[in-house]
Amino acid sequence: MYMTSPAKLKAHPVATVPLRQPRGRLPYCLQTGANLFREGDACSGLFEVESGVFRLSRVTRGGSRYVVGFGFPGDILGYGPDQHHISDCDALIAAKVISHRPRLLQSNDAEPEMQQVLFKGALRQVEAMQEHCMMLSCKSARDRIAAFLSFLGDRIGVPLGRHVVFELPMPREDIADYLGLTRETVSRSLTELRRAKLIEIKNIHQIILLRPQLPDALAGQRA
Amino acid sequence: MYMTSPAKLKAHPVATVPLRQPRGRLPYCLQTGANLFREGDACSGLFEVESGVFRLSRVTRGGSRYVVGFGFPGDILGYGPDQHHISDCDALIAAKVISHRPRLLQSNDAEPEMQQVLFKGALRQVEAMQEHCMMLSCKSARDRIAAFLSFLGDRIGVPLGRHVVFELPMPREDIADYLGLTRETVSRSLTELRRAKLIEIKNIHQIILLRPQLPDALAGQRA
DNA sequence: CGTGATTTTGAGTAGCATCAAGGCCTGTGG
DNA sequence: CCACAGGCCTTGATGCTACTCAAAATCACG
Repeated sequence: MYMTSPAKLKAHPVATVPLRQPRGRLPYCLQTGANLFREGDACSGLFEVESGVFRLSRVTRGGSRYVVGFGFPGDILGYGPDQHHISDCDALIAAKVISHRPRLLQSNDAEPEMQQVLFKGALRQVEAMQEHCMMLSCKSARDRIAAFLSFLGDRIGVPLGRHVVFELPMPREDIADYLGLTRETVSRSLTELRRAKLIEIKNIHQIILLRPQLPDALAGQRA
Repeated sequence: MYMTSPAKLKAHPVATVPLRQPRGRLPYCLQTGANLFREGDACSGLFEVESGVFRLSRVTRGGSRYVVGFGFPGDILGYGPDQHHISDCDALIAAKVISHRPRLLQSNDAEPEMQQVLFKGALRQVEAMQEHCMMLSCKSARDRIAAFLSFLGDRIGVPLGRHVVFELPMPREDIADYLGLTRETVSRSLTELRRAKLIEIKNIHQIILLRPQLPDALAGQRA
C-alpha cells in the first residue's frame, strides 16, 4: 500500500539486449536497469536466472507501482496464466539469463522431463507467492521487514560464523513497494532492528543477520 | 496483519467424512465446518470443488491465523510445492468435491491431457494468488474490501438488473484474516461503502454491488 | 423465546504515512 | 585531488488510519 507513484520513478536507460527473444537455450546478459520483458508482452519463452537479480513489478489502475517479487539465480521467470506477461521485469544489477524454448506449455508432445521442470517451476512460483503473502500479512512493519530479511537469508545468504550475510541489491523503495510500506518506514524498521542487535548494516547494500531465525527472535522479544 | 489468535477460534466439530482419502474420481460431501485436509498432511490427491465454499488457512509461527484463500466451485484444491499440504482446508458451508487420483504429478507416464489440466490448475492458482497479493497491497482498508468484493462479484456474482449480487459465505473474521485487517475494520469499511451508495447489504451474508467496477468507482471519487 | 455467536458501533491509542530537512555515497568535472 | 551535483538513505515532526478495548445490537440455533 501507499505505493510509489510511477511519475517519481527514475527512468532507467534501456540497456542494449543482444536478442529480444532469443531461440533455443542461449544465455544472454543484461546490464543494470535493463528490461527483460514488460507487462502485456506476449510470452515468448521462459527465462532461467543464472546470475544477477531481477525485479518484477506492475502498475495498478490507480497508477501506483507494486513490486510483485524478485528473481534470484535459479528462479524461472515468465510464467503466466495466459500468454502475456503479467509484470515488468528489470535487472537490478548486471545479470545473465538462459532462455528456454517457448510453446512447451501448450504442446502435448513436449518432452516429459521438460514438462516436469516447468511444472516444478510453477509450483515453486506458487511457493514464492505464498511467502510473499505471508510477509504482507505480517502485523507490523518491523515484522514484515524481519520476514523479508529472513527470506533473503534463506534464499541468497551465506554463513559467516554463526551469522548470515547477504547483499540487498534493491533500493529501499523497491522493498517498500514489495512489502506495502514506504521508503521511510523501511528505513526506520531497519534501524530499529539494528538497534535491537538483531541485524547489522555493513553498508547500504549489505546485511548481516545476527540471529538465525529473525522472526522468531522478534516473537520471543514480545513474549 | 493483526491476525486472529487461534485461541479465540471456535473449534468446529469435525464432520464425518465418508472416506478420508477416496480413490478414483468419487465425489463426496462435507458439511459446514468439516475439514478436507490439514497443513502438513500428505497430499493424497487433488480436490475439485463442485459446490460449496472452502477456506484455506494456516497458522503462523507467531500463533496467529492467516487465511490463504477461498475455494469456490471450479477451483482445484490441494496443490503444493512438495508432497504436503501447506494449509488447512475447511468447508464454510455444505460442500461437494470430486477427488482426483494422486501421484499424477510425479509419474512421467500420466496421460498428457491430465497433465494439461493439472498444469492449467497450477497456473490458475498463481493467478488467484496474484489477485490476493494485489488486494493486500491496496492502500486503505476500504480499497482492500472493495477489491475483495469486486473479485467475489466476478467469481461468484450473478447479475441483478444493472447490479451484481452474491453470497458472502465467510464470517467477517475470515475476510479480515484474508485481507490483513480486523473484524471491526472490515465491518466499518462495509458500512462506509454502503453509506457511499456503492454496495447494498441485504443481510449479513448477501451483498449487492451497485457499481459494476467498484475499485474504479472509488478511484474516481478520490480524484 | 432464550442463549451464545457474530456483527456493529463507539472512544481512545498506537503505528505508519506524509511532509520536510539533513546526511551519505557516487560519479563527474575542474 | 578536491568540489559539486544528484540520487538514495536516514531522521524528525505531525496527522490520519486502523487497531484495541468495550458495549450494544443483531443473528442463528436449539
